[in-house]
Parts: sequence; structure tokens; C-alpha cells
Amino acid sequence: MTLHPAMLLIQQGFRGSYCMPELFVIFTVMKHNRKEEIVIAAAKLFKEKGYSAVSMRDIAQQMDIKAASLYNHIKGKQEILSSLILHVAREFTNSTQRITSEDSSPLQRLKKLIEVHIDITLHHADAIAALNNDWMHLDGQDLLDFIAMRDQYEENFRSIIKQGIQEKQIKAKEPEVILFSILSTLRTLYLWNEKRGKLEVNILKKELVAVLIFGIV
Amino acid sequence: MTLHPAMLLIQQGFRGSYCMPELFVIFTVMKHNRKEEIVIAAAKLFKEKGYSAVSMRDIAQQMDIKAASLYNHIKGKQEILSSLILHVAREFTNSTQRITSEDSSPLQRLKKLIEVHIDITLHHADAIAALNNDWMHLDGQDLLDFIAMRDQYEENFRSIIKQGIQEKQIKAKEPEVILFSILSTLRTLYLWNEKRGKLEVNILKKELVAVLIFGIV
DNA sequence: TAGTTTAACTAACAATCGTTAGTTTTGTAA
DNA sequence: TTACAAAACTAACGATTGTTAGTTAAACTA
Repeated sequence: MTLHPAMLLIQQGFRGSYCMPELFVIFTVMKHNRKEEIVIAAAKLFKEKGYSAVSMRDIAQQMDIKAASLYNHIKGKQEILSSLILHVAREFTNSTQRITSEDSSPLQRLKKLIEVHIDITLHHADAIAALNNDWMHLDGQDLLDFIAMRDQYEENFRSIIKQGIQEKQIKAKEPEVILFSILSTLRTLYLWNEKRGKLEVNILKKELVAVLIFGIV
Repeated sequence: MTLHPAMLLIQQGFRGSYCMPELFVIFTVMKHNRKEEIVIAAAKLFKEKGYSAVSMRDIAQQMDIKAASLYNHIKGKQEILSSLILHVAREFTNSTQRITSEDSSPLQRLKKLIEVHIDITLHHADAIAALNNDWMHLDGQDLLDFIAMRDQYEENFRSIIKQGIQEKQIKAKEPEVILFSILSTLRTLYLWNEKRGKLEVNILKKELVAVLIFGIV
């Protein structure tokens, strides 16, 4: 097993402290390193077959260990799913919340919203696959939290679009149709990550914003 | 158990014959009536939880019978999935193939393609959920057939868009971005079927075509 | 080096999975 | 009424599921 550089610090006696906040972050992250490896491995499998079709033995095999060994690091299969989904859901919520409350024009904020969504998607494609396809397998409070964040995210988009219509920056009449069209495209973007190929991120952003806002003709 | 009117014909001695082609269709459809009921019941459950998370006992319960009784009508769980997906996939393939080879303008054909996709989606929302989310659980030849149809469907779209760019009807430069954006919206339309609410089908078509082609500003 | 922690292991559990065999009920035809 | 076919049933199968208990090997601390 190869060690992350930051892990060496810990092994050499380093302990996180409130005097060194930035190193403390590294420390707490590294402490759960193995857990994150599991979550990442699981995410890849979930993306291909879905949460229910992936067994703990599948995940273990992907990591070259036995299924029982996973339980030294995680509480159960559910915890993998909720770590995966809620983490990226919070990232979406925070970003959109910040952009929504800026004071630029509606169209400017809509453009930023699209761009930040693209950024997050390209960095967490596997997690977003689970967020899109397996959120209903969350249970208890995790499920409620997710739905609340999803609804808030959608509501932020909706309010910007409505403002745009009100200020006559947006000509189309049905805000729900616009909302649906843009969200559909953004939500499915994770599928396109591999096929993207040569297309550079900034060009993708520019083109996608253009197509979604200005249309194709 | 209530009977479909056409089923009464059969029970009263009616038999399909090549002399009455249209009634023969009814006959053959009705002969597999119970199987179709199973497929429809399963589709509803698949839409909510996905193929792998739905057990044969779940499907049976939905029909108020025991799981073993399902096997009087179907070969197995896989047959339910392939009936569901391949049937609607063929419908897509046939429609798009027909439209693609028309001789109207690219933009006109693209508009028709979008409209027919909306029509099929609104009539088979549950089947399309399975097509979108559970196609990878098809096996053997069914999987190969599906992938072939899916690729052909996509290729038809792509060729029309490229023609549109070539003939300068479409201004956007990256055909793949346009293709992705439109297909994403159409593929996710099934999710929107319930929320659609008051919005009438023809208005939905008109608005969605407008947003996808002319943009929102 | 001795002691402790971490993270792997084997073995097994109860529950549930898709499916089969054999039987009983139900409804229609003769 | 009897005969037959369709479609339900009960019971059970082997396989796989997520998970737990108890153990062992390695790595780090003191």
C-alpha cells in the first residue's frame, strides 16, 4: 500500500491542532482516507450498474480485499451511498445559493449557474451518477436532507428564470419549460464526460451556455 | 377480475383469422393480455426503484397474486425487462427512421423528430424510464439489439443536425453539443410527465420546440 | 523490544433472491 | 355433468445478499 505524503506526517507523530487550521483539514481528511477510497470505488460501480445491482462483494473485489474488511471503515452499504450523494449535493447547494444572491442581472446569474454546474459535474461525474439515479435508495434523514437540497437547488434556478422573464431579459413564456430544459441538460452532463474527448472545458462551457440560452438557429 | 371488452369476443368463440386482419391484431394482443398486465405493473415499480431493486414478489404483490404465478405467463424477470424496453425502442427507431428520410428541410425534420419523441414519451412514460435507467441489465442478444437501435437513433439525429449546419439553417458550430443538449432534454422528459399538470400537450410541444431551437432570449 | 492499534482475514448468520415442481382452484366447452 | 385448460396456489430449492463475530498479521508507539 502506497502512502499519501500527508499521511507520512501523521505517521511521524503529527496531530491536527486549532493552531494550524489548514493542516488540520489535511489531517481529518487523511484519517478517513481508506473510507474515501471505498466510496470512490463504489461510485464507479454504482455508475455502471446502479446501487442495488452492486454488492458489497463487488466493491470489495474492486479494492482487492474481502467484503467483511470494508466494515472496518464504513458502517454499511447505506453509508457509502449517503457519503457519496450528500457530499456533492451540499456542493451544489452552496454554489447555487451563493450565485443566486449575487446582484448581477438574471441572465448573468443564470450563465454563472450553468458554468458552476458544469465545473462540479466534470469533477464528480461518478458521484453525480449516483445522485441522479440512486437517490431514492437513501433512507431516513439522509433522504429528507437530499430532497430538501434538491428542491432548494431547483427553486434557485426557477426564481432567476422568473426574474429574467419579468425584466424582459428572457422572452420565452413558460418558465417551467425553460427550467426543465436547462436542468435536464445539466443533469445528464455526467454521461457525456467520457465522450467529450477533445472538447476543452472552457469551449464546452461557452458552447453549452450559448446553446441553452441563445438556441441553435 | 374484470374483462376487457375484446376478451369477451374470444370467450364467446371468436378466433383470429387472416380474413379479418384488424380483429386478428386485437386477438393476438388479447391472447397475451395477462403478460402485458404484468409488464405494465412491473414498469411502474421499475420506474420508482429501478430493475434490480424490484423483486418478483414485489411485482406479484402489485398484481395481487403470488410470485410463482407470474411464471404461468412469462419466462422470467429478464423477459419483462426486454419486452418493456425493446418494444418502445423499436417504436423510436421506426419513427425517427421514417422522419429522417423525408425530404423536407433539416430544421423541419428536426422539429418533427422532437415532436414525435414527445408523443412517444407521453404515451409510454414508465417504459421509457426503464429504457433510460435499466437498459444495461438486458442480456445477450437483447442488449446488442438495444444498443444498435440506440446508436441508430442517435445517428439519425446527428445527421440531421449536421445537414442543418451545412445548409446554414443552424448557426451553432459544435454539432455534438447541440445533439447532447436536445437528446438530454428529450430523454428526461418522462420525469416531467406528472409535474406537467395543466400544461396541454400541444402547448408543451410548441414551447419545447421553441426553447430547444430558438433559445430563451 | 513490548504493547497497542489498524486493517486485513475466515467463517458463518438470517434474510431474500429468482425460479421450479407439484397441486388446487376456477372458468369454459362439449 | 364431465373433461379440459388456464391460472392461481403451497412449498421448497440453491444462490446470493448485507452483515457480524472472532482471529491473525502487520504497522506504529512508547
